[in-house]
Amino acid sequence: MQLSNTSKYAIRILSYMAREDSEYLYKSNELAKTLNISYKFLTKIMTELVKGKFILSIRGREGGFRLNNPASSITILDILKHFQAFTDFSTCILGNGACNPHNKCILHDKWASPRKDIRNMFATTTIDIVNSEDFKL
Amino acid sequence: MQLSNTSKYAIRILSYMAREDSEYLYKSNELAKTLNISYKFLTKIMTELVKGKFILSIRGREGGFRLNNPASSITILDILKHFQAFTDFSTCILGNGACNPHNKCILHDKWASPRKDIRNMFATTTIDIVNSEDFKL
DNA sequence: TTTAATTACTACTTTTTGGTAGAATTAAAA
DNA sequence: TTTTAATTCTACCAAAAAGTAGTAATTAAA
Repeated sequence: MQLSNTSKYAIRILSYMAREDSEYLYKSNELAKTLNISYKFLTKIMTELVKGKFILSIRGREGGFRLNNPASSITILDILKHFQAFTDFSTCILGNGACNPHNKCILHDKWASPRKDIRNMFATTTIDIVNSEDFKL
Repeated sequence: MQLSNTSKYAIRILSYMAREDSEYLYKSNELAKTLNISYKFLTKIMTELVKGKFILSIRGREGGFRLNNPASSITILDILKHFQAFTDFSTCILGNGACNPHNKCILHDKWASPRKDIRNMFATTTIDIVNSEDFKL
């Protein structure tokens, strides 16, 4: 009942990158230090974020990364989906084949409402939330 | 954002065992077949369930397993906790150290309410739910 | 007392996730 | 044109989770 490290890091990285204006180029080195993520693992995730079109990269000296879209348009759900961290709606929480109202696992009905709420929360929270209040990195 | 296979199996096994009256002894063989879980993996989980006092075992010929307590007293949360599938309340969803109102991750406030609802759902759902309606195994 | 049916134990293999190492590539600056 | 600071790629290593194999221990029935 928790997110993978990769998803967690991705959320923290992207929301941190929502702080500066869109011109600023974040370096892997800076990100790794301030977010306290191993440099090597971070660069792996950065590459994945580039492939997922969340960020764009400028290679070479003076290069770096910046968001590819306005922070207010990137939801937590977008990120989780990319890292397959939020299973789609046909798969139920007990994961015993697809659930439907006529053939449901014992938690099917109980899980429906919380699931909807979580999804909704993830879908309406964007990474620029960092600019509205004080958060730890 | 999902449960481990082991937790899922444990929930399915225990709720299946809530069907028959308390005298009946379930054999690993029967459980593995009806629940479609590999026999070897199932017996591993059964051993764990015995250690966790969820079930008791009768060894030897004509042996088997039965619930150790009334099905109506065993909650899904009990099971998840035993398999460490529900992290405790001090750890936040981004898992970046302990969160508190003065030092919180960006999802701290957003996650609070859904988390409470899920926990509540797990805490109030007992494995005898299978006896109130038709569910798949 | 032997046999068959059952759980329990120990150890291994496989798969997934998390993480690391090192070299290749790029492009600005010197 | 060389150096330097950055991303990218390929490959590996480690830890945890999932799953398998074989055998020992137990007990009732034959």
